[in-house]
Amino acid sequence: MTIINAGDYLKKHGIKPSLQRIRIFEYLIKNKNHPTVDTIFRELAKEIPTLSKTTVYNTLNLFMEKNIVKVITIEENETRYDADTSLHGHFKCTECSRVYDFDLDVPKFKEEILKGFEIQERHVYFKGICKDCLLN
Amino acid sequence: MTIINAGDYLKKHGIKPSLQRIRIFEYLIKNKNHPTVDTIFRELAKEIPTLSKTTVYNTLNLFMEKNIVKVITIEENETRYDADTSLHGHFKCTECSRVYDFDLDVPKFKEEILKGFEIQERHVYFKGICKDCLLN
DNA sequence: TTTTAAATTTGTAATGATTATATTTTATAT
DNA sequence: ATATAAAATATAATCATTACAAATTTAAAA
Repeated sequence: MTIINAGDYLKKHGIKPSLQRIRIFEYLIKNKNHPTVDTIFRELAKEIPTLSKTTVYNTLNLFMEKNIVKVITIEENETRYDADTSLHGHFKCTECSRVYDFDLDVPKFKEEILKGFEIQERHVYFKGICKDCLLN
Repeated sequence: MTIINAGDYLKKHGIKPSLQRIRIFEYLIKNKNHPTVDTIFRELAKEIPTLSKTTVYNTLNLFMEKNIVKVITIEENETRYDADTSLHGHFKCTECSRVYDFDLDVPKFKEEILKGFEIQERHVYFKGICKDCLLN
């Protein structure tokens, strides 16, 4: 995903590009580490001292309505966000708790059982120990 | 999964089969509807009036440690439990909020990117509208 | 440019699921 | 029967998220 200008991208999706919204969206596309609300808040509060956590929540919920971000629910009570809305899998390392992306082939599911169902979202995530942690 | 006797099954997995534990496990294998803690609690409280929600939590956490149930995290803040520990996918209907099972082929993932990673769990879930809800 | 209205952000309080802790009950062993 | 350990329970604490109201900013109109 190559987004030249976050503001334009937001506008294109019907979102008024306020400073907070631009910064939050930029944070998501620059840091592909699938951050939690708390991480986003702590990082951005450094440059926007008046930032409120409620704003981060509101903004992410707005982004989700407009379909420019997706939620990643791997762990209960640890909601993460992803600005890459294309279909891909996530691998969460239980050691370092990093979340990695990996490719997926859409038709590689056995979906005959779901004939007649309207599939709107596909989510795949694995858990285990990443290469890095295995080597150390 | 054909479990003749819940008590024996628990014992076999190193869990002392108390009344509460047996009932909770039986509930999971009889009702393959992937219930939430609240559902389990409300249903079983009918036959075990002294049942505490804490016990349901404790028991499910114990079951998870012993690997006889799995968590299904589709929605944040709606943790569901499944006594079928084999690999399969889940489809959650956003209309009726039912959760359906569907088969999955293990090797049908493109996992080359995860070479050198130790994969311990694989989760797949879809969201959309089920056949039933589409027809009505 | 001033005024007014609407949208956005913010702070605080409320909610709800889960966990922590202490007490009570039940089971087990001596 | 008594002592000890395990399990269940009730209550309080925690934490992420949402609700709500007030303050601020932005946009629009006069």
